[in-house]
Amino acid sequence: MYRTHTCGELRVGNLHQTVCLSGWVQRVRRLGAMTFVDVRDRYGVTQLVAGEHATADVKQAIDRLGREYVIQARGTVVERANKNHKIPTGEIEIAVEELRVLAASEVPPFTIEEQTDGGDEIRMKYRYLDLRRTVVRENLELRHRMARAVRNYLSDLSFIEVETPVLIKSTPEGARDFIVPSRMNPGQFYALPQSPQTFKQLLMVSGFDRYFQIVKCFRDEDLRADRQPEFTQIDCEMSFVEREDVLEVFEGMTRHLFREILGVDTGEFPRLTWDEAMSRYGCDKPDLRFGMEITDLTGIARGKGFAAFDEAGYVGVIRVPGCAGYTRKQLDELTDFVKHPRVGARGLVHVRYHDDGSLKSPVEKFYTGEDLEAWAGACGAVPGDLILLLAGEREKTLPRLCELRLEMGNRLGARDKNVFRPLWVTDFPLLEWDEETHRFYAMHHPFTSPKPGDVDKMESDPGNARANAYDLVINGVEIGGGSIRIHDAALQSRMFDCLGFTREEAEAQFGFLLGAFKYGAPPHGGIAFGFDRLVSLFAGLDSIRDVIAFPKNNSGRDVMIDSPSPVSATQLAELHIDVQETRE
RNA sequence: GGUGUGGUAGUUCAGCUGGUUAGAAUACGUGCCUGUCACGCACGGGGUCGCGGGUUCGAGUCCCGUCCAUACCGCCA
Repeated sequence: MYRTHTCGELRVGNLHQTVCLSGWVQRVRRLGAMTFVDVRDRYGVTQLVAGEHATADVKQAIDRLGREYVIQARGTVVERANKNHKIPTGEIEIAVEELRVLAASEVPPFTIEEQTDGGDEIRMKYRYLDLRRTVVRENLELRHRMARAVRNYLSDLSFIEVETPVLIKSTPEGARDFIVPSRMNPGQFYALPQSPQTFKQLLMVSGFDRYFQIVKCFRDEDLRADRQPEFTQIDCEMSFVEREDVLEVFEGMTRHLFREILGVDTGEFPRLTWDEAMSRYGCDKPDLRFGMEITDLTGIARGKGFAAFDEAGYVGVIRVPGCAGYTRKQLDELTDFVKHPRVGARGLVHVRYHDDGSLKSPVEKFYTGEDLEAWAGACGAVPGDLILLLAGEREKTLPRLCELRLEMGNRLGARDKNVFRPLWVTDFPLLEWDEETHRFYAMHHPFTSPKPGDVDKMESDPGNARANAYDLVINGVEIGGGSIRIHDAALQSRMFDCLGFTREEAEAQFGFLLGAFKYGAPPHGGIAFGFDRLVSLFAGLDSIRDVIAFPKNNSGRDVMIDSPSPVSATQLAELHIDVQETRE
């Protein structure tokens, strides 16, 4: 007796067939002389029935069943007396003639149903049970379909997938590395890659033209709902290209995914420079599902005796449509929101643009009606709108306006998970000044090429040099990022100079790349997508944990296998590692 | 490293300004039930109120510490 059908495929067309199903007991309903068993596998649920005509063996076996027993049932497909239109197999059932218990099960710690009664913690501890649930399984199925669509799409465009090493070399730039001790090289360590960046560039030097890889990357930093210590990138690189070529190919790939997987046509992706994104949305990953753009009122709001504005370097405003009727309580909530440490504003000024055309604001003793009208005009407000102003240092106020804008977007229900608004953000700054270490860091990474016209700014005006770099942002989430790379050894050396590397340090850490560039490096560039984020975005989920089979918790632990964990003294000795006693 | 929220039955939670024997739902067990599909009905078992200390006549409840979980900030080229 072996499985003839899955638990999801039998229909009235199969009536009178003798079939054999295998799966897990979802639920047993005993009605005295009659028993129904829902049996579940990956493909669905089918009802078994054993009535008074069942054999003694079947009755005995069915008596033993409990939730999550693994069973195999042979029987005849019959039409149900009462049909269940909620499930695809609901018009038929199997009259059981033979029933075998393949494995018993203890009572599971939570119910394995679409709406489970288990919280996150217990579901992660028993993730292998959680994965039996339809919703979780469907997330992994979506992930698989997306990975396959990516492989097909890129393969059809002559990209080849090449595996790069996982045991590589630690570099001080960027995120913290996970390090792996080398037994054969006492006192020395491998690092796990934060990305295959340098390897894919070497593949370009080798002539591999168009490369991609769906690849695990590792960063030893604190976790978030959208950050895991090990995560997956769609890593891509192309030779003989300029920015437009890269954007065209990967806009094509992204649009293909939306079409293929979700049946959505996103249209051509708009583009914003980093400067535009910052001044219009206050951040480099704007959510374009709604408007409410930021307007700079610095010029017209200062100089009227209102100290909070007069002393500010910048006054910015967002226009919230239709919210002039906000109550005192709602406005107080918004003030509390912007004053909360995570936003950090000193206060919030509002202007209500009433339907009768009047403008009311708590600061009206400092400003004339014409002043307020000028504000309203500048941000395009119409009667019925609420105008919200924040003031302060420009670099700090813009991100606060961004937070406020997102908060208002949430309040107005303007961030619909079924709406997708991708865009490219381009022309990022090349370098970022770090106050603590008093040096520049590469905003993207040290292999990013400056914009063609900005090469000499690397030395003359490094803070204002722009990079030939781009991000793909969808619904306020950074989904991908890349750049045209430096392919010239001399320019790469200049970049290391800018970053404060000595020749020796640059040689020790990246000598292999500088060396490769001496032997004919083609111009090249690429991009990497956060695959987990992309899948969770497609699934309408906020956490990438939901699209990873076995994720880590907030503290970087796998609570199911209980890792990380101590290792034996023997293992440590072999690795030449002496572990300090940690305090309990 | 920091801030917020939470930790009570197998599970999800309620438990007010401190006051008798800590509740509900669900799950589980037993019995009844021939058309259920969130089956129904009856009965039953089930608790170190995260841990440690303190205040008090008395602490699930208040205070301090600590651990764990979670969201965010820092961090994440």
